[in-house]
Amino acid sequence: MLKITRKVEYALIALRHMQQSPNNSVSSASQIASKYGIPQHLLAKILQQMTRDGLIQAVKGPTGGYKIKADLKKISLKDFFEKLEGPLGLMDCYFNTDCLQMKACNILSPIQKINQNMRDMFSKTTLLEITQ
Amino acid sequence: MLKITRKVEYALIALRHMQQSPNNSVSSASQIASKYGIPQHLLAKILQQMTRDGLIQAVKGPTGGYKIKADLKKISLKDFFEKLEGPLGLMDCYFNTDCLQMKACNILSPIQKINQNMRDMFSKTTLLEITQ
DNA sequence: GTATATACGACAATTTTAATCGTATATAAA
DNA sequence: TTTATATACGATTAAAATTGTCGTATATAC
Ligand code: FES
Ligand code: FES
Repeated sequence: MLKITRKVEYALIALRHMQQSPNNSVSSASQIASKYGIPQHLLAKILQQMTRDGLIQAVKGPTGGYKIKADLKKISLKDFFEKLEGPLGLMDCYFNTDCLQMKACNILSPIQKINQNMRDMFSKTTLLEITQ
Repeated sequence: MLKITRKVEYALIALRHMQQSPNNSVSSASQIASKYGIPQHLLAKILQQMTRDGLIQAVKGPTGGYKIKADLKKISLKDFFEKLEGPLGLMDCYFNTDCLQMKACNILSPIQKINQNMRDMFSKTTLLEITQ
């Protein structure tokens, strides 16, 4: 539990790779995939999503690839996580309402506090801090 | 991602229930299960584990049940989580070594920092703060 | 034209989590 | 001493989430 997904892991690896790319030149999905041992097609899909999210920019065709588009110091880790995986919360009770199985849940408000702490923590960290 | 498990959720609910039990009288697994809509047998197993962990005390036989044994303000949320679910980490790379698929992982040290932040956060919170 | 790259959706495999089942033991109460 | 209720624990199954694959379309440098 309390794990990040491979998807986020791969996204971070790719971002950091691009960040270190000289002169912000493009890196192709297959270059990155083979360097870090990531399934090529899977990485491609993740990069495509990050493109839609405006984090990176795609260049099509041969010699194409991806490069960083957004200002990473303006994006919090929380926003990044939520772009990739949706709302951040320790439990699902806050997003879907079908947890009424718990007729009288007694831990909702305590968990809310922890939840807020976690969100605060990830809000204070920028993507740049991670990738540089 | 970054979710706690039902197991932990159920454990917290049960602990809080016991905490609120007058005079620290015992509560049976089935009482708690039916009150909060938790699968009985599943809750029982969790309570048994908490008993082995020294968090609560079991009383066998009819009129039996469980009551709190440990001093909850001396137990951090981190210790509690790790008792139930094992070592706490954002990724598995720190515990098992078969992530060498990543021939040249470039995010290990950045992730370590976030990891440490998370561990610190859960270390500073006591179980009592959650259950009371 | 051809090779290489992104784009995208459908599908399958794997792993993890959640829940169930069966049986044994302890003990309070009738 | 019998019975009902409760904990104890391992094996197994079911469900859900994650991870990975495949097929096809489109763009573009050479
Ligand atoms: S409401 Fe979902 S566990 Fe409390
Ligand atoms: S080592 Fe496992 S992802 Fe970097």
